Amino acid sequence: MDIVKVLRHSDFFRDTGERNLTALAAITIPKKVHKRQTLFLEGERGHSMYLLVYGAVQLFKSGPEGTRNVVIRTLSPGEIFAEVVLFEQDSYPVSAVALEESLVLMIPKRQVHCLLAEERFRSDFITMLMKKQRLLAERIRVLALHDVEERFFLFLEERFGRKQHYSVRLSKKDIAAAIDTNPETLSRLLHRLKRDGVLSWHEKEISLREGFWDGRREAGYGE
Amino acid sequence: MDIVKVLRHSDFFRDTGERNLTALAAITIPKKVHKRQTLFLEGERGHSMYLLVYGAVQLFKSGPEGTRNVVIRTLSPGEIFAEVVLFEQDSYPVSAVALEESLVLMIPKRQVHCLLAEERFRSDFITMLMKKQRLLAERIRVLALHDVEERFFLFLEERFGRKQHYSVRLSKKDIAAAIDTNPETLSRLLHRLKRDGVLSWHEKEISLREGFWDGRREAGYGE
DNA sequence: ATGGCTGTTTGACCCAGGTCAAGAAAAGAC
DNA sequence: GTCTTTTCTTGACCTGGGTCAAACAGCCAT
Repeated sequence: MDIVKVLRHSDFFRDTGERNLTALAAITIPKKVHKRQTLFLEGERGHSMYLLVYGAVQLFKSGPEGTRNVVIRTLSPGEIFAEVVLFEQDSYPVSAVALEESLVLMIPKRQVHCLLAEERFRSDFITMLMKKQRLLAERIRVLALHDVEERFFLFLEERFGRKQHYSVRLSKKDIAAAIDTNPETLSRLLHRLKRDGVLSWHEKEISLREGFWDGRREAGYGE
Repeated sequence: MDIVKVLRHSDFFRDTGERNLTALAAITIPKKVHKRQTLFLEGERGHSMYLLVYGAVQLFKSGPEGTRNVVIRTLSPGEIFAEVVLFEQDSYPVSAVALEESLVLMIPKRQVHCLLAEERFRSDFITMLMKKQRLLAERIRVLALHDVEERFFLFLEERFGRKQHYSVRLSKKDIAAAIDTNPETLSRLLHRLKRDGVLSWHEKEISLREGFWDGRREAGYGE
């Protein structure tokens, strides 16, 4: 596997110079994780940030008595996460679990600090942080203002774009979690949508009614 | 008013060198805002970040059709906000309104970029961004997992600390918004707490029942 | 003071969605 | 294959808290 290539294809390292990319690739630790495997838990100490290469990873926080979990974000390939341990705190503020067989690159703290000496990289890094901040604020709005149905479609849109046919490999349970509801509610929602001819879901294939997205407000996830 | 002094007392510029502080103070624009005055609206273009010197400012996002608002954060003196316009995007991702007569410093983009050339400052800046990210993630959890009553006490704790007597200058309406509920619900909650002898609220003074905080889990707002 | 505006309280009502429980179906395990 | 475990579905039920409306209370401005 060509790590340099992988890095160059990520949103974040897209503009990083060849030299740095090579250096980075050398120090980076690829890690394959199987479905349901935990990458790290909230509160755990860490010294690497991660890049998701393929698969899906969910970041969540747990309730006080370990009750319910709140999903903070469901990551798509190419995204950086756990960068918080690079500065400020050395323990993860959220937990991370793989939803499918996934590949992540662990990028040790020290190496990133070196890269940060460079103006270009630094600027991109800060930009990335701010983008995440925007995303989180946006998520707060979505959770507070939109009902489960809207959140479901926003999820589809954000993750796969506006299409008519989707091939989803996530379990319904995980999708329910991703939109911060429970499997029962999602199941009932899907039942209703199916009955109304809005959507059909067979195996891993979702189809939406023709022209479903037309006239629907774009999700304003910044950018 | 001695701006250098003000800056040095903020969390953020605490460790900034004297020289930079002086330079900064020179370029900074103090702005007094009255109660209910809007600082900026979501989507508006901007080229300054802000430092809240005294007073209270609430950051919020609005619903699609301008319906309800979600409060993202209620700021306390010493906090930086709107730093997002420095990079990445030139329009504010949230709206900001003063809840009381407040003083803010507007710090122009260019000036901050100069400071960022310095290792020390940069590091603090990134740390600040990450802290905010943590705070937002934490807020998502609180909103998703805690009911209005808990959110009310978390609000008190986060903003004023664990005390027995509080002197609150915010209106109940604004507090309701701060914990993302409506005035009616807060009013009913307060009624109940009063009936149960947990709390009393006269004029702007809140008193909690003796030993109220004992045995209560600390709010884990990082740090 | 008086009139208008904003904030507060209370009542009545309602409903999205959470919880519990119990099958049915699918996916792994051996 | 068969057994076990997880996921998914459906039903019945319940409640926190949002919404609407109406009466009040403060507060400022003229």
